[in-house]
Amino acid sequence: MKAKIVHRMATAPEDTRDKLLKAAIQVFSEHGYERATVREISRVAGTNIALVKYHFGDKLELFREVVRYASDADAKLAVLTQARKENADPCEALRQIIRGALERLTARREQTGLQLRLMLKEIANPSNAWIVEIESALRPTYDQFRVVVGQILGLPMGDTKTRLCTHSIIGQVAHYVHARPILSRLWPEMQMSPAQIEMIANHIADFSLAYLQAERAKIPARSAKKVQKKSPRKRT
Amino acid sequence: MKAKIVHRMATAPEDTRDKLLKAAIQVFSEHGYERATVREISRVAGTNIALVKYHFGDKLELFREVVRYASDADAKLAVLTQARKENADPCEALRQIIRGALERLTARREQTGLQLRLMLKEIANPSNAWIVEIESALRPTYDQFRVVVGQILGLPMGDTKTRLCTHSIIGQVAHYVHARPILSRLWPEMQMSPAQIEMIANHIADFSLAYLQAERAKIPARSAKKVQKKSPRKRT
DNA sequence: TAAGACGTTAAACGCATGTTTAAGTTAAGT
DNA sequence: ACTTAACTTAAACATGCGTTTAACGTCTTA
Repeated sequence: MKAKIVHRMATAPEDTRDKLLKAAIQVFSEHGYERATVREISRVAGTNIALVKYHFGDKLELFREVVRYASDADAKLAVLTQARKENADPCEALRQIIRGALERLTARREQTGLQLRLMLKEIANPSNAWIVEIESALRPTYDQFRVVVGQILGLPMGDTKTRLCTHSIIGQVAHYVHARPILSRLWPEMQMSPAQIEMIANHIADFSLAYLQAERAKIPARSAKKVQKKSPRKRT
Repeated sequence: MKAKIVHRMATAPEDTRDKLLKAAIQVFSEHGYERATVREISRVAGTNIALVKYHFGDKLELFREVVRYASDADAKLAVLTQARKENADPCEALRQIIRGALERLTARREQTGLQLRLMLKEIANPSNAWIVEIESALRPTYDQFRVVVGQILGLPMGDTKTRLCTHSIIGQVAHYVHARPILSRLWPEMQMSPAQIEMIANHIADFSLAYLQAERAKIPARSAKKVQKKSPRKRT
């Protein structure tokens, strides 16, 4: 009837779903699941609110889809594998992984790292509803990281010490992301500039490698042999 | 008119404020500021909802009061000072501090540690509204902790390396609290039992001391002089 | 062209939240 | 006894949320 409503069908139908998905990644990673609202997601996507229900059912399904979508085309695993391929020395690979993760996690406006930031945000505020999706999205990265740490230690990835060290490293990196706001108050000189990010990354690498390499040296059978991954036979 | 409403004035007037405060500590530290509701706080306290407004003004002022109240009568600083007094060796003090913090932070039903848990929960989800209170509540612990780390390193508490190492340790401890739910899925054997808590604490101490002691040894001028605070000299 | 599926829209619904109100009860002061 | 202030109560209010509705436009198909 009234022609004042302008409809634009110029975009393909599937575009709306994608726009919502990308907007959801941004909003979810910025505010977390609870604080994020479907209204803001719709606003960022430039679509109607009801389309969340139409395309995804409800907010929770949209979030689940975001987690799957994010972990699919993600660079998380790529960073890890790339770092491992580029560096024969697992210590250097570790250093590169730490720097890459820290850069992505602290990058504000970048699309890169949104997925990791999203995970980190939700890890602290878990819910039984989506913890399964979070786990399956995190699992590959966690396992690959354990392999790298295990290589340095000369221990299998399932070893308790390997896991403890892995979490020690993850915890250090995550801390600078979690505590960033209060950190800038307790330590005003720390502005998280690119140069400072690199300094932090190198510190975390040095800090961690001090223990890792010392422990490797303690294991006589592996100290000079099984550091590398590509050697034919693995353990003890 | 109708006498079916039973009023109990048995409790002193100030008791209600205290009950609300204690209930608020519990609820806030369990769910965080946003998820916590004044209805649940009132229910836990056994008081009326409107009393939050009467005694504190609104939810935010109640939270601010909780942070101040928690940091006042808190054992956070006591643990630090006690650990430092009991141990002439700052390395042992560090180990004790780590274990104490981890035990408090993971204790579920204890009143002890609620304050620290509250801080940790809010650090990840900051807001300009209460970041000032959080900072002043955290500052003493942060500074004292830096002193201990600085003693081990043989560096002043303001040194960049001291700060980086302090955050490396804090990050490791905080990680096991933040990531606890997803951790139990990625590492099912980790149930956070008291024995495992102690194992983790010792690992974090060993992991951190490997770097701290190696760095102390690198500083020639202080490696044999300024390590200790009380005893005149200390070993490399 | 007619019909139906698909996509979109504005508006409203139901609910939980923080907040406020107006009345009520108790204790102390005079 | 009367007044006043402090404290408490049940109920309502205003808001923002996720969700739903009913109508409408657009495209495909027969």
